[in-house]
Amino acid sequence: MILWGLTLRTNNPINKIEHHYDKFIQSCNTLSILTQIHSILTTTGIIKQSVHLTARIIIKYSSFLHLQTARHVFDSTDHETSSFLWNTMLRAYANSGFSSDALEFYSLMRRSDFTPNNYTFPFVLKSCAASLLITHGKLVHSEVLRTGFGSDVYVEAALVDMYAGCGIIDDARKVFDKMSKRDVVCWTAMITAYEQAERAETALCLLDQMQQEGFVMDWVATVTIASAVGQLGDAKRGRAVHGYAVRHGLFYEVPVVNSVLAMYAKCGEVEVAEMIFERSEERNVITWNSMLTCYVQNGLASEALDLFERMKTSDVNLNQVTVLIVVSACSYLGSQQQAAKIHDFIVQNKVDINQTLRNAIMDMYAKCADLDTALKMFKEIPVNQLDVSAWNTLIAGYGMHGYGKQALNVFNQMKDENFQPNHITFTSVLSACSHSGLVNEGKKCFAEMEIFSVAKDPKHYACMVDMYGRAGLLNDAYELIKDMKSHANDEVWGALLLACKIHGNTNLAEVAADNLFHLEPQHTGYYVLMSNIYADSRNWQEVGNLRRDMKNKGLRKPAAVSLIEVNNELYGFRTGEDIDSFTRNVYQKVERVVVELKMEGYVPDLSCVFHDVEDEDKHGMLNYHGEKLALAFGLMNVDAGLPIFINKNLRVCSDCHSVFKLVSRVYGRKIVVRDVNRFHHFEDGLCSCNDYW
DNA sequence: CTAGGGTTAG
Repeated sequence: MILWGLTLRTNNPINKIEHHYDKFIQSCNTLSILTQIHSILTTTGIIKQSVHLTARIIIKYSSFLHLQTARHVFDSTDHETSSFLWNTMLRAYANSGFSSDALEFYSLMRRSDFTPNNYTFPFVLKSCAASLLITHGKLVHSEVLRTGFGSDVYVEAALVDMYAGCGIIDDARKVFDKMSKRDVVCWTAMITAYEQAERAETALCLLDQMQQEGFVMDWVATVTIASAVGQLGDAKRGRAVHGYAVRHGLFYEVPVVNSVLAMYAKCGEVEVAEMIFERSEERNVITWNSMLTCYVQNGLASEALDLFERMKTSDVNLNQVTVLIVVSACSYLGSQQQAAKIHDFIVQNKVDINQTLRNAIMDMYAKCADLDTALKMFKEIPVNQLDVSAWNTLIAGYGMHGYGKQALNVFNQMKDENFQPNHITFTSVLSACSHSGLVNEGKKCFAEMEIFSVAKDPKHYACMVDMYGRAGLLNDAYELIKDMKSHANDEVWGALLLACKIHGNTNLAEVAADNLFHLEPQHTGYYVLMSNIYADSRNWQEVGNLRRDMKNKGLRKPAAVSLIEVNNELYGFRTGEDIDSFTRNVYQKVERVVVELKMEGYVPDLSCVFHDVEDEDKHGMLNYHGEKLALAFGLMNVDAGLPIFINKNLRVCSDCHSVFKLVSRVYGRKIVVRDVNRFHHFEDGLCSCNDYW
């Protein structure tokens, strides 16, 4: 082997050999080569003579996550004499994620004669932050002060980071404010702290101050700022950050490209993100993942799945995050065929399935109308891996399919097995109760939150309002909102508005809408809902006013899309789609179905057409609702005996709902419809939601 | 020729 050539020349002075080996170790990228180099260094005795190479070997082993070997190397040296090696070993633990080992090692250092120095503290502090051990961190902080390293920039920056990492941002700020000298790194650390705490505005203010003091953003700072702007979803500021990166020659650092891409994604600028992605010369997994996420966040799930196919044939290595994103894309899409394909991919490629991923997969099956597979997965979870979120996923799964009783059973079982329900558990349980009209049970659960000391957040209130609202208890719903005082947010008012729609209460609806337009002036859905309520009461004037209002604000009603999967192919239908050779048959089928249903007593519910038009036109518009087209297409193409599964991006209208019920009886078909909120299982003329949605 | 801030997902 090439390495032997070097060792033969042992008469070379040690520093020359040291230099050669140093290069070898640094460039070595497999564990087996490292092991070979290591054994050569040992047998030739070179390692004994070079502290520097020993350190290199330790760090390199740790980069392959072989901490035990690294430790073994450390133990076989005369480390007592070298604080450098102590620090190196500590660094090996701290920088490869073995933070508890790092802390243990640090206490060993303290018990030895070793005195910590300015190199030691950053590693220790990093490990404290990583293990969220704030008490430990504070102890180290006092040690820093006692040993006189309190004004070392490196140590101070690490302190800022430690407090921020433990979530105590005020203490981080205290350390930061006391610093006598600051550089870009500690400014960035402090800015990042605010960004991570979702205080993007504060982060940007601090950036201003940093620039006023004459510091220039480097690429790391740019990455953080891009994330902060992404949080705000402010496309204008986004473009400014992008421009800065380009002007300062930072746009070739892959992390900068990635964070700018993710930033545009969060600002809804899909085309810009796509352009950046396509033009980027260097891409890593994160670049791909960011683009996938961009599609998912902007409701383009099938584009995400297409990109995933492209990714498979590229040379990047997919990781667990990739799979997580793709699974969530499939959850949105509701495609059973894609779900099976992705799960298969995960198994084939031996992707590590941890709790998070498993729950995501269970959720995906539930949202693809395959609750059975989700249940099966739950049952197969090894006992030691069963956690609260798995229970939560199961409860939510039952809930969204309208099985409120089963959801409650699971909730009870979970408590029996001594799992502590958390805030997500209660959201799932309450929404399950709400979907099934289990008002009393829901009230009980709501009260139970205090027993488990789970704080009630607006989400829980929204479930309760929804539950009261659907059950027609509009006053109870309204009273509950009043109890919340200023904490009432758009979710709760939105739930009330929906309830007003179901029960035709225009007056209360106006109260809710007033609050909503104030809280979320850009949210299209609330305008549409309110205008539908006016349309229900035939108040065409107000409908017109709202339309105009929306137009002035540049808001457009999102297009209703219904998806149906036939023979492993996904078909989409929009309401009022243009007639072409493909859709003509489908339209004709709808007409025939409607004629047949009318003989069975179907009376079209014209209130579901929200335009002030002649009744004759209304019939046409009603029949051309996307979900009816999809249903007709399903009747024509899905084998009798198989259920028809339709996925809709908005709420189902009541006319379509009654048509679906009738079809399930007259044609003897099982139909499953997923809308934005829940599943409807139609069978024998009935729906699992008990007409309650 | 030891050290500090960084991108996706949850």
